[in-house]
Amino acid sequence: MPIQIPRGTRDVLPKDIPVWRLMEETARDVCRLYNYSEIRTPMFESTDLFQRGVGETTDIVQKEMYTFLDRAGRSLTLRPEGTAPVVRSFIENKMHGLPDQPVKLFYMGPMFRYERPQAGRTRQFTQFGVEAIGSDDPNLDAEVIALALTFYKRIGLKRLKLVINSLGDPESRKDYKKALIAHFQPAIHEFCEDCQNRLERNPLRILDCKVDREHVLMASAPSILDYLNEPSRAFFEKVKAALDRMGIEYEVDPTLVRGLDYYHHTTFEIMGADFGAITTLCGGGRYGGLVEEFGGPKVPGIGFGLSFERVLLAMEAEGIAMEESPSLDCFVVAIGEAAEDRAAEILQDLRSAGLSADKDYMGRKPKGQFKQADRYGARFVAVLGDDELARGVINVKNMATGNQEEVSITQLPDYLKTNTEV
RNA sequence: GCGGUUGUGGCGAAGUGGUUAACGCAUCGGAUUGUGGCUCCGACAUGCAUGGGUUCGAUUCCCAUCAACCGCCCCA
Repeated sequence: MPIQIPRGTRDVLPKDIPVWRLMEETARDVCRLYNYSEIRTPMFESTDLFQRGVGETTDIVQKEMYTFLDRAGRSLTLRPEGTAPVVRSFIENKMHGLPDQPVKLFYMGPMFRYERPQAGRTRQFTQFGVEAIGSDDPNLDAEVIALALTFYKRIGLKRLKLVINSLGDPESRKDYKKALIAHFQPAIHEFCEDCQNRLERNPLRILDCKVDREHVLMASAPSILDYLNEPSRAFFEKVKAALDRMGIEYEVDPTLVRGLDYYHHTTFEIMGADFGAITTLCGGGRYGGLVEEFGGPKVPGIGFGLSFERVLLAMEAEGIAMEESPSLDCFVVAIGEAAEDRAAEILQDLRSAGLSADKDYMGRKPKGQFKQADRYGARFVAVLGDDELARGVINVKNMATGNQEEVSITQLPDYLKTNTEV
């Protein structure tokens, strides 16, 4: 059995690189517009960081982490998400002391979760995310959401839906949890097994259940929005007002509960066009005690994470393709051994002059070399045989027009440069 | 972690318990001593995911493993 790529991972092959570059460049560019700076944190961190940061009861920590011991017996984990590492770095580098507040950061890179691969879900995936730490201004929530949407729009996606909700502050959330338990408790045996387990652990998740969607208690369940205390309610109103002012459409979904423990107040999700069971393109929200949890000052943050793999799926679903024209300035066709050697020399000269150039290395016949040149999208083919060699010239063919012209070998770079400029 | 489908050349895709494993695309060569995108001809799997088992004989039947795809859970 030959060695295979690990389960749930993918190679990004040369033909796919252009789209990846597009996504990376678009992300960087949008972040520049919104004044977010790039940060790069390690691919692995102390296991503790995620256990405490993401939350012990979350699925990520309970069953999805790539955890291993290093040679000194330290427990390390391949990062499953970007927020905790960024917060760790924020504290460790004392960014709360920087003059520029809030600290606006973005990151891009691989994340790892041990899951069963599926459409839109792999074990290694690539996230682009943003974290704005140090401010509880609701306009910042709107800015972060706008940034994500701008990214997608620039990529060309049109069928997007923004869903927002508020989980309120810890006090509101606690009250709501109590109310939910009281609501479902009497009839919990009528619900699916999962929901029975969720009752105590995370009753908010019951609202999300697809199995029991039709149960009468679902429709009559209390809404988080009715349990927000005054400050929480006011904050949510301000976020919505900010989105309204920006002309951003959204839907309020009181059942939008995100999977990570650190969220409070604003949570949001951006969904894309249908491309299978998974339609969430981006998830994010505001977090409270996270910085404090790791020994930092009591400052809030807001951010999101989105996956490039899902952008790719959404692009496909919307029929967005990248037209790509790989082109080579010049392909040198050499006929005969002496010409082969000379051709290699000519390539060096062309490349030194800033022209992309290549030749055949497979011993192809002239016809085969032309076919290769055509596949490469060569704009010019320069033919060198014994005859040309003897006279110090080379036959240059314009592949688009079919015109041919004899040029002295020494003048080839100049000739091509003037003719490839357009 | 659970369920369903699948696994034949670089790609797509037929096929059969019995020995030359269709075909299409791509590639290479030839028709056209040194000229691409069209056409015609030819070449190209000691091998049918891997490992076992049944059998006189298996790519074809059975089991296991691995992987892919789809879905559940959950998420990006």
